[in-house]
Amino acid sequence: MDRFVSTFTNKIDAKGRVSIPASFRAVLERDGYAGGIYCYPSLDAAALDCGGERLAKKIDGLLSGLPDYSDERDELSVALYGDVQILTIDGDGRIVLPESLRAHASLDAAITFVGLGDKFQMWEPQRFEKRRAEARNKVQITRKLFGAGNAITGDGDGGDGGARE
Amino acid sequence: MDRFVSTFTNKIDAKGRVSIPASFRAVLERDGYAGGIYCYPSLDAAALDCGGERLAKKIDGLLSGLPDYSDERDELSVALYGDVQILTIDGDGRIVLPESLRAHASLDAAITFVGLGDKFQMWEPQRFEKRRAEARNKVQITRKLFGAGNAITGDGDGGDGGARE
DNA sequence: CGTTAACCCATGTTAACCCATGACAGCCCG
DNA sequence: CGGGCTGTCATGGGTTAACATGGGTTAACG
Repeated sequence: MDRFVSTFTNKIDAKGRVSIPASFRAVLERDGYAGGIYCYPSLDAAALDCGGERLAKKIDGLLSGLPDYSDERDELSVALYGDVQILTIDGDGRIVLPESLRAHASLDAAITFVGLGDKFQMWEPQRFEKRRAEARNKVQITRKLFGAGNAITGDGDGGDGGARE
Repeated sequence: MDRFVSTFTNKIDAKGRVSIPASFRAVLERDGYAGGIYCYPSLDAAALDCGGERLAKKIDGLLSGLPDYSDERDELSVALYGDVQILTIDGDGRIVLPESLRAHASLDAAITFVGLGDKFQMWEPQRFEKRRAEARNKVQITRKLFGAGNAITGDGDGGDGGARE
């Protein structure tokens, strides 16, 4: 396993701690784990984006495309790095979220961890349910645009001609 | 054998475990088995889609075309990765289905495994029977359109069906 | 000196692991 | 040609380890 996959919902305890799903921790370790995870408010959603070294490198990659000292670069740097927090994972695989991050995603009682391959997100469980439904809808539509669904499921096994549903 | 073929129906035991048909397991092993199978709700049916590494790569392939940090990518990621579960196969070739997946396909007492080449599906047995009947119907019609019935099978008794189970 | 955060230990639940049984099919040998 | 034998496979159950969660304790910092 080398990518974040699947969703898990864990509780926030009285001290504000949450367990990171064990399988995510496993991914982080393979990812050059350096004692903590990178976490910042998603730019376009009420959620938090998190990841390990690979994610950090990706952010660097985005910036490296822009000229030094350009306004764009400065702005993007601030947007990307400015709100990044490094959350340390304790011996039991738990983290504590600073107030500012909690607020952005309206996290209080529980958190839904959503694997997205290279990174994962933290959502307030109910919000995520909504988001997931929307995403599914969109994929349905996208699929139709591709035609017949072959493009997405890619199986092309021909099972398609009536095999499904 | 490197494709999932044929259908099998196995029971879910008291602990929620089901045996994966031995022949499917054999395919998974040739497929770069990494300790578990990828499984997610079918987008267009009350069934679950499952596969091994090959299936996972296909999902990656879809996303790799999209730019990082785009809205599209996030949406698609949520739909594709967010719903995926990794089911670990125990030493006896069995898996346990999480409640969320069971619910999507109304699985409770038994599961019908349906080979579709690159992947396979899990169905509630009765639902699948119904779907299969419909599929047969469609094939009949197609055959008539081709006018192939006699030319090909000769005896034409729909040799297709009876053989299994 | 008080507050916060890191660390350590305890617990229940769930899933992984291990072994036993019974059906069944293929095979060998009489 | 038929009967017994053996290996594969689905299934059931017991045992253990992993993990999420809760709470206490100590160390750091203002």
